[in-house]
Amino acid sequence: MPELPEVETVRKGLLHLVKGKTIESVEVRWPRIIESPEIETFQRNLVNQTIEDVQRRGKFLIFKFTNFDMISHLRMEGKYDFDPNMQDTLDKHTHVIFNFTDHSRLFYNDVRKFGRMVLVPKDESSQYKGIKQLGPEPQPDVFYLETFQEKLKRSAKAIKPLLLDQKLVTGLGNIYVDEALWEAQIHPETPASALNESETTRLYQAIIDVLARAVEAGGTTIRSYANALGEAGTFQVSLNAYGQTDLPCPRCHTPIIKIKVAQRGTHYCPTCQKRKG
DNA sequence: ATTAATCCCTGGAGGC
DNA sequence: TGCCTCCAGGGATTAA
Repeated sequence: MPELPEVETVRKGLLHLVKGKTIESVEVRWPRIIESPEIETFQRNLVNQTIEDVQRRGKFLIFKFTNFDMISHLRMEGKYDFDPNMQDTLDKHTHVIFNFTDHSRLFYNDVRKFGRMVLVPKDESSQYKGIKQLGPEPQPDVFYLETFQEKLKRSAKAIKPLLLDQKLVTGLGNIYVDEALWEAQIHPETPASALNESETTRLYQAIIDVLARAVEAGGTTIRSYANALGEAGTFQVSLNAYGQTDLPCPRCHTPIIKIKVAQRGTHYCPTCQKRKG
């Protein structure tokens, strides 16, 4: 499940492979992947467009074309595969194919079909609703402790779902939110407003640190897929809570337990992460 | 306004 | 072996 570190890893891989490539044609095999504009417009607008850059905002990839921005969200299982010279074969999960003028291709594969793409005029990706509503990137130069604490103070919502909705800070998904809460020693169901200053400070630092370390490791690989960009990450060996059910907490050796919080599987240490509020 | 539930999707795992 | 149910979950949408 790509979260910020995995999307960043995909971005770097894609940039290296497709920068400078020009689109000859686009095939769409599962129309719902294209959120807007209409499929025919999406395809027609991309012809003769050159990829100048591949950027990222939160978990969204942004392909910078000559005259358009293409926003792509991988959701759960979306991935890009690059085929340098017409060697690879499509499978039933290949939903969009970008054919380049040099006869290389980029496949968008997505088992669950949750991923979405949007094409907007050049430099207007920041106006796209899904991106416009995002909170800051999890870096200290744009994500401020005081603002974070003020917002937490004003919400009665449980801390985990609050961190998942991308408005306070963007980039956390189910894996890294469990990791950040473990690191900060906070119970995932704690009402945000019940956290004291010491806890919110630890949480702020944990969010920044966990995501930075995961980016450094190239993300987390839960399942491996051959030839899939961004699937070579090694952060899975550093997980302390996520997916560690019944294994000893690395800090206190109490078995990690798993519960449901806001419909999400949630892993935490019942000793280190005491419930409060 | 905020917060919770529902939906989109498929494959893999486990029960019987 | 085969059929069934459950589970994985990001974010848009709908409901309360």
